[in-house]
Amino acid sequence: MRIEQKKMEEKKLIILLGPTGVGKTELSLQMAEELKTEIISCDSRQMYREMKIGTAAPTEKELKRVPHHFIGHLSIHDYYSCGRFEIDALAKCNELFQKHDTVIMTGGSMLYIDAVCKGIDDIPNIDEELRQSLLERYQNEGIENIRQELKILDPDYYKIVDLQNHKRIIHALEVCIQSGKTYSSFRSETKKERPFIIEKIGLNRPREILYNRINERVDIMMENGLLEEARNLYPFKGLNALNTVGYKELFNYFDGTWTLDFAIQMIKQNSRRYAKKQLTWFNRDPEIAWRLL
RNA sequence: GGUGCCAUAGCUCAGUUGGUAGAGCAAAGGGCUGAAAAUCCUUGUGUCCCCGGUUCGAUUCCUGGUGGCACCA
Repeated sequence: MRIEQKKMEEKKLIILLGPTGVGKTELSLQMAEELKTEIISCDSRQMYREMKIGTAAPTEKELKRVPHHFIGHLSIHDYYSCGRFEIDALAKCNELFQKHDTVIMTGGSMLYIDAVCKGIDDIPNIDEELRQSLLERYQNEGIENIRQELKILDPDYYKIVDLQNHKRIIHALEVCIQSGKTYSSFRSETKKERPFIIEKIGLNRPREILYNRINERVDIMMENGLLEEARNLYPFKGLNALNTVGYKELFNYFDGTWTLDFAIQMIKQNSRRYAKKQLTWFNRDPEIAWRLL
């Protein structure tokens, strides 16, 4: 017995978003079970299979309740980006809409969510050596040096870029150098249309309760073996994937620069700051329907 | 019990030769289109412990409390 399938333009992607620790995972599971559908994760760190505990990735048990996508599908050694995610996530939506009228996406990676909803400009992938050499120039010669080069190569972007933010400057420079065109020329800043309905639900809690949940969750992660997980990843601490709250602090403990107690305290603090930063980003988005838990 | 020292922002403290105050951290707020759990920017927070006294004026000096710390018993 088959229910009549809706047309693509009537299909719906429900996006459950919100700050870290607010309770997205549990609610997404409940909704997916109710709607008999699947979950697309939109979490830039839960994608790495080596980082399960520290990213509060869904557990084996939870993964059995509902099929998930983009959980642990990468290794920390893989290159990935929000541009790739736009492509991968849209392809996955397309695939899932063949079977389901509604699909749930959940996660807190702001830029990744926007990439799926609005699209992101097509910017060339950067050669690792080029990126590295620019980073070294910044470290050896200072920010003013790379600023001046950007002023020459892309004066339009120079006018609007945050001149204190070396990552922005380096990224623009590497695009200019690699492509031979200005970085500005890649920035269309037009919103792409999607062939399905998008409904964003923002989850939030009173600040104090949210922060308590975050603090408690860090203690639970430690009980669940975060220290051991981080220790195994310590040899790879230079990888971008490991520049992540919960790991970078413990690496300081392994280095001997921080005590374990202090590192745990800092994991809590940085998680709280991350939650606040997420809220700053989401608060700008008028499409979000907020739901206070 | 005695003696000494201390009490100022959420915390650690600085300071005011008497004219109601400022650092660091915490915190709050804001940016941010391929490294985004990254990276960047901004901003304060006050019965200066309490009751009196001296003074035009006390957070500052003085008496007495209260609390903390140290030493002596």
